[in-house]
Amino acid sequence: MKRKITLKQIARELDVSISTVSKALKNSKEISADTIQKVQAFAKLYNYRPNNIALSLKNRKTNTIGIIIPEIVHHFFSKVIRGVELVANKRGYNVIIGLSNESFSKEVINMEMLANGSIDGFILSMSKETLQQQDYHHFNETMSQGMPIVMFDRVVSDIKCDKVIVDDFKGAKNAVEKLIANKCKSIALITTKDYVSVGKLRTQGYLEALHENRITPEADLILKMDDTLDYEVHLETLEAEIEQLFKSNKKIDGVFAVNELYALSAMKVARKLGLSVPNDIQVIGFTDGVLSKHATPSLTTVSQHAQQMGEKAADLLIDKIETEFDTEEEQFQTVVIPTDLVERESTK
Amino acid sequence: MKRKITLKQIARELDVSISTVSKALKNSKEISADTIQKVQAFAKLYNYRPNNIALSLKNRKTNTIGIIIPEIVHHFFSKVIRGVELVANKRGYNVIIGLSNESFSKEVINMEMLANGSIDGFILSMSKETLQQQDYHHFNETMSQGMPIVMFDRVVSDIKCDKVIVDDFKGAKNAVEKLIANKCKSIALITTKDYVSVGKLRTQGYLEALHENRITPEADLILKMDDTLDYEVHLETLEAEIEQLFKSNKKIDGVFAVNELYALSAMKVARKLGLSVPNDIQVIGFTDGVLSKHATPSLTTVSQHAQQMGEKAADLLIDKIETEFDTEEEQFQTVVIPTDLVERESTK
DNA sequence: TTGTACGCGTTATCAA
DNA sequence: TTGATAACGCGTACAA
Repeated sequence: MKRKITLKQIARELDVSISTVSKALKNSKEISADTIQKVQAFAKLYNYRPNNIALSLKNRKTNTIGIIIPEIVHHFFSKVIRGVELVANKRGYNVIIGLSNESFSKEVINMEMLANGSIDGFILSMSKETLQQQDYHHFNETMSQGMPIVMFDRVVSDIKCDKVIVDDFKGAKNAVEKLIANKCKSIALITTKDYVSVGKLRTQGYLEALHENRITPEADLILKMDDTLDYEVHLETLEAEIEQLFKSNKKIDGVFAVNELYALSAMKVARKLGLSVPNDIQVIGFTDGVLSKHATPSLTTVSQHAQQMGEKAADLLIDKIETEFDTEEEQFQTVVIPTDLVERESTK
Repeated sequence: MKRKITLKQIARELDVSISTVSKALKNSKEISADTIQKVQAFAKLYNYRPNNIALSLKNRKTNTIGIIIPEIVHHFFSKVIRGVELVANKRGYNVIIGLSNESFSKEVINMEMLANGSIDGFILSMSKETLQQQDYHHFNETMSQGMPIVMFDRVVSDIKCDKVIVDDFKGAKNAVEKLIANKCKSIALITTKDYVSVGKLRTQGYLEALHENRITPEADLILKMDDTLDYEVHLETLEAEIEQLFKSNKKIDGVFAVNELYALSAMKVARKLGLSVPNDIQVIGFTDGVLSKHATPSLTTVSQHAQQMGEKAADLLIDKIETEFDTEEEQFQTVVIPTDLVERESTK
């Protein structure tokens, strides 16, 4: 086992100074062709590579970005990561991940851990708990220390930073308009409680679409799930509630769900009740993941372009990291990624 | 914007030396209670935290582990990551990810990038290309530099390191035995080409189960897909081939597929041909992901316990990192995670 | 053309 | 009880 070789060792072996080695490796014209040749040959032989940590310390720059997400076993978030990683690598950065597991305290701990020199900036999506508690001190503290943050998907306007979001409102509105255009007269909404910003916006999009088409929204047709529960429990409750919804509103002929799972559950319950999708009920979900694509019938969804969000977030962050800090007032931008309606078999 | 505060700044402010500050913060009994109190108050006020990079340089230890996987938008791999992250965080480590995107060269580049001081060890699953080319020099070089590696899932015996795998052979055998016990007489296999070790082992498990039950394997019933193709193309080809398989072998009453997608496609084609699952054909897949759970009918699968694999891999790696290096011969272990057959609606 | 000295932030050792 | 110094590995301004 040969330890990684350092400049110092090369210098000692070749009986020159460390700085000579350093310069020779950079083809500095201060150094004689002879020495350069000798040093480079030796370095190549021993496969010399500069130590990243030493460089980071010296340059006060790690070339690493941190990404904090609530959950990784989730098609949307893993696609975002892929996008981040793609751009980051292309631009010479590594990506370090932290999972908050939807917990406020884990989010804080993870951020503090990484903020102490490990990374140059954050890309993050807030945990549900943070959204509920509305405690954003850790974000503000991090930024006040000069560490840039780019938020995506789950954002709040209280925090001043770059953001990448999808147009949840418009995406939802388009989806519901599609159902209306497809002759749905009684459209149910399956959504989350309002503290998750995206759920709220999608709900508003639903309402707006109804409003513009002069359809009076009915409280009976709106199902707001509490998604802080344990997954399994949630799923069971969900199906029971949807069944209840369908049974007590037999006229329902369209469903808009704010995520994939809710949409799938709606289709499952419909099937159980002997209703055909899309003939009796048409269904549209949000978030274009694997489930939608491979469901039976395959699910029409609002695609969020998760990878593109990740790419954009990474570009924004790295731009900010690499931009010279003019003391002038900082400008933050919010990039809105357009959604697409991916039509499949669950709508006509 | 206040930059992160350092020992040096605290020392200057309080008019003491850097080392006094350092010791005071550690409650060293060399320092007077008075000074300790003063320093700690000041440090707390300015929220002092030691710089990780400086510590890494000093200790020649980063407390970070690197994970290299072929793809992150994949339920299995993201679950492994979750497991790794869970254990790593618990034991005081960060996780940095690298995606090979199934490419040999990206795998090499990513590893070199991280091996230069950024991390203390690797957890990785090989890219398909690496498996095909059988070029493992980057793994061996990394290890010869004293950087430990733990491989999971896609491994080869040529490389001497710790490994975490599932018993692909036995998992497959159990699955096929289940089909046989369920009275299937003609069981098809949908698998990948042999260079991916897991595909090969699962195929062997299938053959062994047949053998032990005195069923003669038929080449006609075995479909080997080339999974190096583009995803969309692959999917189309896959379904076409399965359809062909079913049409030319009407007696098929059971299918074992080496992954979720193949199994799902089999069910889809069966439905298209008017065959009922599980009444006409029973289907079992490998890899227990979201698709299996939410498919219609839900899919019986061999569960790999991906998260557990990640946890185990992380424990193995950190153990190795933290163990004092007795010069004695190194011992490597291969941990086999048992599989479970998760029975759902696609079998009787 | 080469070498010395310094600094990045920290800790450990030894001197005062 | 406190402080100076060296070291981790690197790059660079400056001196030789």
